Amino acid sequence: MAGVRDELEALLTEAVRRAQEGGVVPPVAAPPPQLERPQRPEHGDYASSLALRLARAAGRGANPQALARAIVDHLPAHPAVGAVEIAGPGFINVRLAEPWLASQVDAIIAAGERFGDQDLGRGRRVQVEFVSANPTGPIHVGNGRGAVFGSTIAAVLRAAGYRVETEYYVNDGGSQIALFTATLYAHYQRLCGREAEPPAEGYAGEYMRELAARIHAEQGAQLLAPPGASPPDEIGLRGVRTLVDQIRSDLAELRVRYDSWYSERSLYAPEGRYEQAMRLLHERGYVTEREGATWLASTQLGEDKDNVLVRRDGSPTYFAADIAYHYDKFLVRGFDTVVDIWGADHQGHVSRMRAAVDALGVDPERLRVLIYQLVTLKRGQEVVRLSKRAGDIITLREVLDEVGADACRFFFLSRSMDSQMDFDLELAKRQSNENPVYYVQYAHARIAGILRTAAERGATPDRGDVQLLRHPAELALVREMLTLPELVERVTQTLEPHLLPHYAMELATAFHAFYTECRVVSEDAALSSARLRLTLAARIALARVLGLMGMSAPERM
RNA sequence: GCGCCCGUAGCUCAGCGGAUAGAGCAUCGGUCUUCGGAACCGAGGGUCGGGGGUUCGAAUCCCUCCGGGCGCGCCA
Repeated sequence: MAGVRDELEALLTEAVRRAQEGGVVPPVAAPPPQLERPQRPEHGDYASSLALRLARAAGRGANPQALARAIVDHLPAHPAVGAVEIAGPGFINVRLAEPWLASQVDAIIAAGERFGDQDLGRGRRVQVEFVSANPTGPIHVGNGRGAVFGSTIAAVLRAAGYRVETEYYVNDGGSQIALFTATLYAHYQRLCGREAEPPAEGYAGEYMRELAARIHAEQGAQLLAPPGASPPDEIGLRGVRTLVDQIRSDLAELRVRYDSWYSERSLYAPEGRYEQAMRLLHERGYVTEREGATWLASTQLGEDKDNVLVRRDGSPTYFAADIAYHYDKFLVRGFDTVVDIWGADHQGHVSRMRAAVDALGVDPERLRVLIYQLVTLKRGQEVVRLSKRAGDIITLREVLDEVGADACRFFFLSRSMDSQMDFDLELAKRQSNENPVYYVQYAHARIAGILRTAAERGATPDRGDVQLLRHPAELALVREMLTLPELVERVTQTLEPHLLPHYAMELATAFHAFYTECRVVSEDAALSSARLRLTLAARIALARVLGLMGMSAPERM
């Protein structure tokens, strides 16, 4: 099912064309119809300021109201269109036809689980990479926010007809891993009875001691290197492997799963992506040598400064690795679009990464980097500090154990990425009407309850005539359901998943209002069947939004 | 100092250049002998941080100031 709005916009565009052919509208380039949903019901279901914008394009003397009249007069007929009015300075207000609205209930039931699907992607391939936190410790609430955004965006893009792959980039190389290995090895040596001091700037958490103990329990002292020798890679590898497993299971708890996990180390294989990417940059003339280091000449691409690719000591920077990684995404695996989701602390990395992609000869428009602002954890009024010091870390796992995946996802989703958010543990776990999470899920459970009751009483949605649905609350519910395809389209374009929880609330409200106004199962068998069909459709729509958000749709609560 | 983000109701937040700026919670007042009351209806509550500008029209775009967050590494 395509969205109604798209169809109406096409009608308006056609109307302008016809009116221009007829000479009643000046032959200027017509602005897009841009139908919006008016705040006030008397302005109809959809409104367009097309005539106002057209008047501006047509220049002085053009009368918006007259243009609106001309457009409306040339509007092709369509079963969805009820009344069309011209209002105010020249708005065109469209009211949907009630028989058509009612008929959409059957269309939604026919679409079933696929209701809301669009064909915007036309099979194009998109990669969504998110979280990708260093495997040097457990992931925290901030990472959880990225995980929820990423997995939800992936779900929406899938619904929009893209071939989506989700990926976690495992930073298992580089200087942070060296530091991690050194810290872990120090603990390990102590367990083996050797004196050792963890690096002063090393990883301080208690989990490091536990990791060392685990490795010691499994391997005894056999990983010990000669005194004074550098920490063995094996120690770091084992630590990383364990932490990646933990990260994987913590994220699974949040209902986040990945299609693939990509190792940074693998970039450095002989003749691997790193070498290939660097060679390409050389060939394209974007590499310079200076002060003993190798630089990407990003100033040639409009950046404020150049960036180091290879340090004076010969080791590649994180930036260089990331370039090789994106070389693989675009030039080897051939994704049409890549979405990277990073925390606000990576803001500075955005523009140089875009420049690097440009340097690789890839249109930077194909890289969409989303930055989300950081999370403040609260317990009621009290701010829970997220210091990196040991003991102060609140892990994602702890939050999940406390509030559950559904509430966690809903809370993270309801704020836009651009706003710093407070995550109130107390509010999130409160199972009451103060909590919007349950408001939405309750609507679904309530529907399931009604359908159970109906079955017990022998009422059935089969052969119900949806044209009996005439009550304002019934039609309001249908209107609300019909905006789901539009929502999928909008989130696909804007990549702003916070629109989903807001829509879910409105849909639930429309259902609760219908339930209060209209008795579903009654003595009137025909009406009961029709309303059961509406109820069934509402369940489909609610389950779909909940599904897109990665939330459960409970039969009972 | 420079860059990015934010500032909207008591609180947490929506608001796609358009019509009288919305929701949830909180507060106050109502609804229900029947399908799930974790519900429904209503009320109060706003200098959209301040000031300029563009526009027929600005919470939205531009400039500037104030306040807050995050960056500005041969860290990741």
